Amino acid sequence: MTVTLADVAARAQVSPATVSRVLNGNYPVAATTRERVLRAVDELDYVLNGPASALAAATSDLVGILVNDIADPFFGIMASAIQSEIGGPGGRAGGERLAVVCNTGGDPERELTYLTLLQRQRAAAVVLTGGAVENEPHAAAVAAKLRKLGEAGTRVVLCGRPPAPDTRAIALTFDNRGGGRELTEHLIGLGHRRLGYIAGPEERTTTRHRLEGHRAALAAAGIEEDPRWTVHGRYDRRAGHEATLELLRRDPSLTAVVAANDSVALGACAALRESGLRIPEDVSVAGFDDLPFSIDAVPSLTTVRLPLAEAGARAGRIAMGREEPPPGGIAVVRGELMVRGSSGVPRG
Amino acid sequence: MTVTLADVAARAQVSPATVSRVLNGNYPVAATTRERVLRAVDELDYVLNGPASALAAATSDLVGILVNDIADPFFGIMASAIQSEIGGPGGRAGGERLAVVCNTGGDPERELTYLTLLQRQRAAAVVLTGGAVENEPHAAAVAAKLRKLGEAGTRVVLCGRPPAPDTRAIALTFDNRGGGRELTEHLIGLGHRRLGYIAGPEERTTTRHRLEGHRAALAAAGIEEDPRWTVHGRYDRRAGHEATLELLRRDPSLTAVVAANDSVALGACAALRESGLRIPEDVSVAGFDDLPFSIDAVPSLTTVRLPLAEAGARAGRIAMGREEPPPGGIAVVRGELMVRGSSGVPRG
DNA sequence: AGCGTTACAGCAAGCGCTTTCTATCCAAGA
DNA sequence: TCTTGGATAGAAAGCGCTTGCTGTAACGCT
Repeated sequence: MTVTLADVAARAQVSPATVSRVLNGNYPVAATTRERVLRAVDELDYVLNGPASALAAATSDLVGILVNDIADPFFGIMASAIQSEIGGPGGRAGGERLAVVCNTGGDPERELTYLTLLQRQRAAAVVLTGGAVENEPHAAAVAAKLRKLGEAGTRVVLCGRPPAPDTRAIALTFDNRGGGRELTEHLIGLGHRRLGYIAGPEERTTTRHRLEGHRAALAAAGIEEDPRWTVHGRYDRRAGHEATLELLRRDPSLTAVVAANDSVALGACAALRESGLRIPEDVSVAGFDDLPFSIDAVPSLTTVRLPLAEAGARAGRIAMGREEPPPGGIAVVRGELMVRGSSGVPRG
Repeated sequence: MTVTLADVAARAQVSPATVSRVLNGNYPVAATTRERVLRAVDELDYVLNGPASALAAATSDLVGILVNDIADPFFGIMASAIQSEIGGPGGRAGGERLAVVCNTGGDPERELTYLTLLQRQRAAAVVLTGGAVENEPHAAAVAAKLRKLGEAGTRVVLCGRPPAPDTRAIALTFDNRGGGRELTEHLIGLGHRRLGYIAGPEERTTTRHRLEGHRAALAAAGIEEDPRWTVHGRYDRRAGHEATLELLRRDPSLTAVVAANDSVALGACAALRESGLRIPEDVSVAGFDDLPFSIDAVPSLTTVRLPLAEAGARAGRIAMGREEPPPGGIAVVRGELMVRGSSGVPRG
């Protein structure tokens, strides 16, 4: 039925071992023999049995990429960059590897399950992107899993995620706190004193860090924060829309709205506009990430650019062992403040 | 070193066969025995060896999802929907399956290579999303691959892609032609007579179909198309930006610009605005797909909504054999015209 | 000419699991 | 009481490939 290595060997009049070596190319095989084998492979339309090789060689060419939400360009961009370096087909890396993008949907359970599945497949490497969930038992479970993976020889890289202590995981962390702080400082510098903040889901490192940066800026400027000024929501436009309406209801005198990310900011803009408020004349808006569409917003969005593609590419290279991990296994990737049209001097 | 089935068996004082049966749960095992095995699994922290089971059982639980560009929400949304139905962790489907998202980057080579890789892994199913490349040799190669996959028992589903004749592939095709036509008819109905069209990359079915729909509408209205009115480019905002500038240069009298998709339309809006033109007073703009950000554009984008998530979910269910394929193996998914602020009556 | 080398090619032993077939035990029917 | 059969558990034969080790020519050296 299905063509096996043995069939190819028979056809090429060589031993299965030789066929295997031709296909894997890490053992000297005479040119003429190789040719004969290759011809047989072609004629029989032979395709290697992945599981069988993985089993025999005790290694696989799967690389897992965990993302919170694959429909969100934030992750899409990172995944794309990682994948291009994994050297899947087209990448310059020799061995063809299958990059597996796993969508956790931000659910801790699924994250863990995917990790187990990857472990089961004996993945060559795993890259976890995006913020982690801040929930002690879960964090411990993930750390344990990562440790296991590391011990089993799977390279683990965290991209845009805080370091995981006691694991061999390499971490490329985004400086969310610093970015958040810089952003709010910019707004304060423009004269804003009453700033609403639309945070992401609670229990997320990303959410917390950005918010902490924001608060640090307020504190540094001697602005006392009103608890009504912070609203939590998901990382999408809809949440931004609703949260903004809520913010406006709580305190109509706000002159700026800082959003957890660009999508949220977009929703905020829509809500403000619907409320008859002009941006930035009446209310300034700021986002985070600088996704491609942010520059096309009207007015274009003031935000913090995160080098998603660069970080992803680097994570990918490290995962493939093609780049030295940063000293200490941890590198902080900084964001860059992008001042654009959505932020301005507050009215009156 | 690594814990194997045999280790668990030894610890639970049963045979490996029994452990396997407990883990796969398709054979009667006494409750007490099962419990004992499960405890051993837990104590030893045992994780099944995926490749080994796949080899022994001659099946795998991998499901491949091919996308053109994972950083593009168009694909992200579909992939997300497909994945949720694949029943990866969290899905209600029993067996835990690993959904593999493969990023072809729109490159025919890579598409083929990924298909081979998936074939090599003996994937349980494969879903190909997005338009196909219109290049005879390549199309034939893909069709051959799909046929092979089908014969090997892999379920193949095309989502948002034209049918592949002579294969067992189930196709959920988007009615790009109809949508394109409806969109342009809307514009013509508003009074537009000189419409620029920013098409996607050449040699793509999606590109051609949308363009054909556009032209059909023009023809039906008796409008003779000026060849200068069409420009090709990639499916991103940058291409839209550049193409619009080019269009304006070629014919400043255009009153509408129809874009290949929403991202392109966003770029077009930016270019128009930079050129001092108001939307829709001076020039109307229309997109395609209705991605989430389209409604937040200013003005919000007139576009054709494609039920990406629904189609993806359906494709996923069909791939898992949880839903009957459409009669004839082909279903056409229609888009819905969304008239919004970016289209209006032409000036003068 | 004799012998150590080098360069290939083949043998065969697994890799860790699934599954068919067989053995065993015990309750129930004759 | 003996038989029959249902319910479990085990033995063992692979699944298709990789790889360490073992040949075996052909080559070059002294």
